[in-house]
Amino acid sequence: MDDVRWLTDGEQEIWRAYMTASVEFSAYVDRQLRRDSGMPMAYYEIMVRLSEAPGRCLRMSELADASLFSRSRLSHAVAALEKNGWVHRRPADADRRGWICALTPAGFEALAAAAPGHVTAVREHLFDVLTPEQLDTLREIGRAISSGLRTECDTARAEDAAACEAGDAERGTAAEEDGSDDPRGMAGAC
Amino acid sequence: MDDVRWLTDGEQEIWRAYMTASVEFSAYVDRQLRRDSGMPMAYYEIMVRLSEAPGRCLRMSELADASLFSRSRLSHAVAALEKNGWVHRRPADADRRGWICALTPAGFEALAAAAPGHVTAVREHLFDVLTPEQLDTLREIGRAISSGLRTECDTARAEDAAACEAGDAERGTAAEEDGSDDPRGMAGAC
DNA sequence: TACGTGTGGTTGAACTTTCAATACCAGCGC
DNA sequence: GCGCTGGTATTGAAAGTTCAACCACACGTA
Repeated sequence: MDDVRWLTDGEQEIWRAYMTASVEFSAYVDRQLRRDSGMPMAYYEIMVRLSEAPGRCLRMSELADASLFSRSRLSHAVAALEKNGWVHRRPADADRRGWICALTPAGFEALAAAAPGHVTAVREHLFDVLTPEQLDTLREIGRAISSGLRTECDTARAEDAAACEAGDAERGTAAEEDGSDDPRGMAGAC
Repeated sequence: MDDVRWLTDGEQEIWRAYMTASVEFSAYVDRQLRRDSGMPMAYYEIMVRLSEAPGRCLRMSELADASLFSRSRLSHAVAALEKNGWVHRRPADADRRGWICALTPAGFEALAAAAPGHVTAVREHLFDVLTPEQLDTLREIGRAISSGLRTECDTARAEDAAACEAGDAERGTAAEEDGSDDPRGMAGAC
């Protein structure tokens, strides 16, 4: 019970610095998106993932994994996006349990309109304030934390995740056309 | 309009690594707290701040600043904490606009019970997976981002924040006694 | 073919957060 | 004192998230 390895003062300092920055930064970015584009960051995230996918559409479960959403959260979020006309659901043709979520032209436009402000916010408050070395380290830190979370009890999950790689079927019915100029979806938009 | 400095592929990689880790990590920590202690991380955060304050109490506005909550969010959260009996509000005696929020003995106990699991989660998934050099850099990264966010339009705020340092009045009516053993509140508990 | 199990996805209720509006009080100028 | 301006805190409604069922279908097995 009392063999807890409490944080030292130095660790405490690191922890607070990290948490504070992380909370402040994401609050800033989220407010920027809500204010300037009327969408929370979570929706932006979903639409970016869709925009990068072949045909600008993904199965719900793939979209959930890509955007780190729980299935339930994604269902609700997609329902809201659909109400906005930014996204559209249709049944998957190979597996009758599944649904394909596709970005609509209006959704792509909304995303394209939101991206410049968002990217600018990220650049100014993340990339411009850190040195190249710090940025390198940040990438490594991110990787280390993420991979650390995929161990332990989750080991089981990690194991059968290895056997995974299918799922690229269906999706053929490509999203509605859209005379857009960006050949790679909205990649680069964060 | 098109002078947006889009992210390069390398920057994209850094951004994704950071965001992924940040989201996964905080989701993990939050779920750990909810599952094992029945409180969201936000509540834990509030109670830690209170536990560290002299007399284990703070004015609502000070608490909001300390925990990075908006005032409205804090009002709602404290209302919930109060319903749980973990916290208690009384009017500030010097300034009749203000309210003092105090940690109750039950609140302190709940915090003390939650801390070991939380600290362990943080240690195992943050401190144990990073090298000392990475941790040093993480602290600097945090500081750089936070201070970068306190410039620009917020410059005004930063200015009058300098003139601030009062606010240590009232608070005398110290929180209910509590035969606890930890002399420094719950500092070290993250 | 029928059954049991597991996956994909949705739903409703409870909870949390945001946003805008409100009430209340302090401090200042007159 | 009186009105003004600004700070402190709360409120209610709307939006978003979590949690625990739940339904429908796929797949393996008998």
